[in-house]
Parts: sequence; C-alpha cells; structure tokens
Amino acid sequence: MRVATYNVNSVNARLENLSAWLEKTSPDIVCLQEIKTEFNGFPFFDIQALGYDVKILGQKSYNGVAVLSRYKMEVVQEGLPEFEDEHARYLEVLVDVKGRKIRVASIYLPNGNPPYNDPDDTSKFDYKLRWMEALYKHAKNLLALNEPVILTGDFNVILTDKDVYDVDVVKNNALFREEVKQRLKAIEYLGFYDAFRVLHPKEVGYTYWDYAGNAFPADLGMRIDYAFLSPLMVDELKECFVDKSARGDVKPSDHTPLVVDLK
DNA sequence: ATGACGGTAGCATACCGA
Repeated sequence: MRVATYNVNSVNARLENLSAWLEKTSPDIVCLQEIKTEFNGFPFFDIQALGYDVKILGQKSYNGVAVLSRYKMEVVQEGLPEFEDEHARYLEVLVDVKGRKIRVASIYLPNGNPPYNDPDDTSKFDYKLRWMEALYKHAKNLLALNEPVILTGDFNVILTDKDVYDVDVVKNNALFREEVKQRLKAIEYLGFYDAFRVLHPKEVGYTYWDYAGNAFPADLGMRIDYAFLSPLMVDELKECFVDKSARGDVKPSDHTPLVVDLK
C-alpha cells in the first residue's frame, strides 16, 4: 500500500500537476494540504475519474485539507477535538483496506510567523503553539487505541539542524523555534515514528523549496512535511521517499510529495 | 538588509505563505 502527502498550494491551480502525479505514482491514499477551496470549488469530477474517493475539509482562499483514497473511507474527525478553529487544517478518516481499518489524518499545521507589516505580532505563533498542544493531546488519545495510524501532512516545523539548508537563515523563524521543535518531538516521544527518518537517518529530505530565485536548483530547501506512524503502522514500513520530480514541473507547488510504502 | 515568487479575492492591492 502506498500513502502520500502533498501540499499542493491550491488544488485548482495544481489540477494538471496533481492528476499527472497521481497517474504516474499510483498512490492508494493521498493527504492534500492547502487546497484553498471550499467544497463547491473542489475538482471532484477530475479526481474521482482517476479512481479516488474524496473527503475534504475545505476553506475559501486559505488552508483546506483533503484525503483521496482508492479504498472506501469514512470521516471521523473534522478539525482537532476540543479545539475551536476557524481554519480548515485537520481531517481524519478511517480507510477500509480489505477489511482492516487504517486511521489517516491530513494535517496542515499553522505557519506561525508574524505578518510582514507587524513583526512584533505574536498572535499567529501563539495560535501555532495552541494548535500543537491540541494535536499532542489528540495524538496521545489515538495511540491509546492501539490502531494502525498515520498522521501526515505539512507540519511547518524544521525538526533538526539537518532539515534545513542554512540554520542561520531560520534561527528566528517560527518553523525552527525551540518551542515548536519540542512540541513535535513530544509527539514522537509519545510513540509516533517519523517514517522518513526511520529509514533514512542521515539523508537530506527536503520537501519544500521557496519559489523565489534559485532555491530549488540550488537545493535551498527545508524538510517540513512528515509522515508519523503509530507502532502498528511503522511495523509495516517498507520505504519512504521524497518525490522531487513534482517540484521540477511546470507551474509546481512549492512543496513536493512525501511517499510512504507499506507492506 | 531586503526581496524574490505565487495563489486568492476581486479589480488595486492586501493578505498569506516558510
């Protein structure tokens, strides 16, 4: 079984890229982030024509997450539990893989940096920390279920120094602040496994490159998209890789997909 | 030291992103 995550930066702007990538890569389950549309604007016809069922938590202009699946699935959670959120950032489904239920969440964690015109405004960073706290609590509850679980998406956290091209550039960035690294590590310490790092402890695994300048050609990237697997799920992990090909497309997203192959 | 670049809303430019 192949599971992937892909921050598409608008599903409608990326429909051609996404469709071609689905056909080429043939994932069974795909979590999308930043679809940037509400339900009525989602290209259901095109995606369903490729053989996928679609569940979305949409939002106009910003955010928005979705799960595509070749297997039947049901939505079990829209937004994090016990967390009031105006943003569409969390969608959890139960996928029925030949009679076995796999729990999959598509996650778009807040960025947390201040607006350019007000660098002292900490409200977005505070929101990020509260969001991570709610995610931590939920992740803890999910582990107690002792199920195969995949928490995957754009976490907007650079976990370690080797997950960014230049530590100095991001030293004051909300993606690299100690508080957020700690909160994401805490989710790992609960018992979730970073699929890419389990298999590739020393490799560079950037999943994002800025649009500006020569960031992609020069490989000035960051690893901010992750797949976290529960113990039952990591036991079935075969391979995990970043598919850089999508970032080299015409009119690409600034992220590229992360792919997880399971037994 | 700063900005680049791109998407959306909506029609000029502001907001958002990482």
